[in-house]
Amino acid sequence: MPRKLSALDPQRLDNQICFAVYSAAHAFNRVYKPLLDRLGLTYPQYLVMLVLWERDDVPVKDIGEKLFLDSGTLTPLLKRLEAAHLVKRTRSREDERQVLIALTPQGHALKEKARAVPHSILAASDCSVSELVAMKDEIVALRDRLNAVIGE
Amino acid sequence: MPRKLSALDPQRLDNQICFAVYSAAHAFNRVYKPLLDRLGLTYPQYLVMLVLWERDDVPVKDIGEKLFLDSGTLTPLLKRLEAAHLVKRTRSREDERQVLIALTPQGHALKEKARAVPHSILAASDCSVSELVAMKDEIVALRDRLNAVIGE
DNA sequence: GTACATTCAATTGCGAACAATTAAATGTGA
DNA sequence: TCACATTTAATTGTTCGCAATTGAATGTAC
Repeated sequence: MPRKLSALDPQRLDNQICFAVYSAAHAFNRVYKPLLDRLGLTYPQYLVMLVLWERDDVPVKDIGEKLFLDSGTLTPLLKRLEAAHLVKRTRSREDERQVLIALTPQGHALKEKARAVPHSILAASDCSVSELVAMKDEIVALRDRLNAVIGE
Repeated sequence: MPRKLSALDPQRLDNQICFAVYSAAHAFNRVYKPLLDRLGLTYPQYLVMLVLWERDDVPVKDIGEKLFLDSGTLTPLLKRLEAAHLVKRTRSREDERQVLIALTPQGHALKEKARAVPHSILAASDCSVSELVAMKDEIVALRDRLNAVIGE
């Protein structure tokens, strides 16, 4: 294959949208790191807290469905959040298979400390809100099409 | 805050582009998994192979710069590729700090077996090539702006 | 009401990802 | 030359992410 056609070679790293997404996710992670260190959270832990700040006292499964994560990831993560006194884990009385995750007062309070985080990310993105919203919607649509394929 | 303004709440999970990127990366990973299982590769290993298929016999550092990964990730990964007889690791004679990564014949041969992978991903994306290229360019530009902030 | 299947969380094991440190090789300045 | 800084890969330790399995609770069919 001639070199001038490399821009069309689907087997080239730089032509793959998945690598763009993969490397952008890591770049976001690196920007978040210093911000979340101050809150004592990792990025996946921050995602769980975002879910709980919207709605509290939910089973592990609900958190997993929103974040596309399973119990193998969430169980140890939630135990670390419990060890940090941010959440409480209790078996549901109605259905003893479920473990309900509730925020502690410290967990609720952390929401205020985290309020500045999205603005810092927006600044680092160096991009207008409307552009970011448009990109976000495109990426979510792509993600949902990919997830639809997985479920056959 | 009234519920009708939730679409503007920057602290809501669904309003965050980083979660869109994060969850899209995982969705890609799940689509790749069955395809790469047949090649005996994980997705990060596949990325390293893409780099090597473009240019062979390069130091670990070069691979790290292209993939935004450090030696803590690459050293064990490359050892697994070596154990699978896909690459060879040799100290450079000119600069003994460097370890050069070269493809074995099996490593070269795997490129042909991997040729169908990008097409399968394109099909799963359920999207035109031109749309994907446009999205890819936007995401890469965003990633590069984020990485620029990290380097201050 | 007793088999059977399903659901849910936890567990185990493996492969990333990264911070922090170490050690060796190389480069630089006095 | 010698002291010092820089570069490069490897190592250690922690946290994700997921496949596969386990075990307990619940639901369903007969």
